Amino acid sequence: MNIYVSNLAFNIQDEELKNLFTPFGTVTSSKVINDRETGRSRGFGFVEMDDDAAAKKAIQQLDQSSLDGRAIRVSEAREKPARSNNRY
DNA sequence: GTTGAGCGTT
Repeated sequence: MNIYVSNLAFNIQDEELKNLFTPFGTVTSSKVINDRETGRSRGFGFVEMDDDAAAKKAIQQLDQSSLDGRAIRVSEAREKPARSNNRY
């Protein structure tokens, strides 16, 4: 499941998200979106977990939780248009 | 040494 994490501190990195979601389940991939031009952090990122149940549980546990002094917002990420193994 | 609504560079 793809998880959208926002309201992050500017010093948070992708490894921070991985360390935050790892105890809840297996983190397949974690990435914090930084500014592509300036390279500075944008304050939000995405976390992908193998177990969707653990992901939902992690969302409920980590949403509005205090991280680096700021309450982060965790929710399910939107689905990007993918034409892989999906059937209409 | 800066800032603060949002859904990503593959």
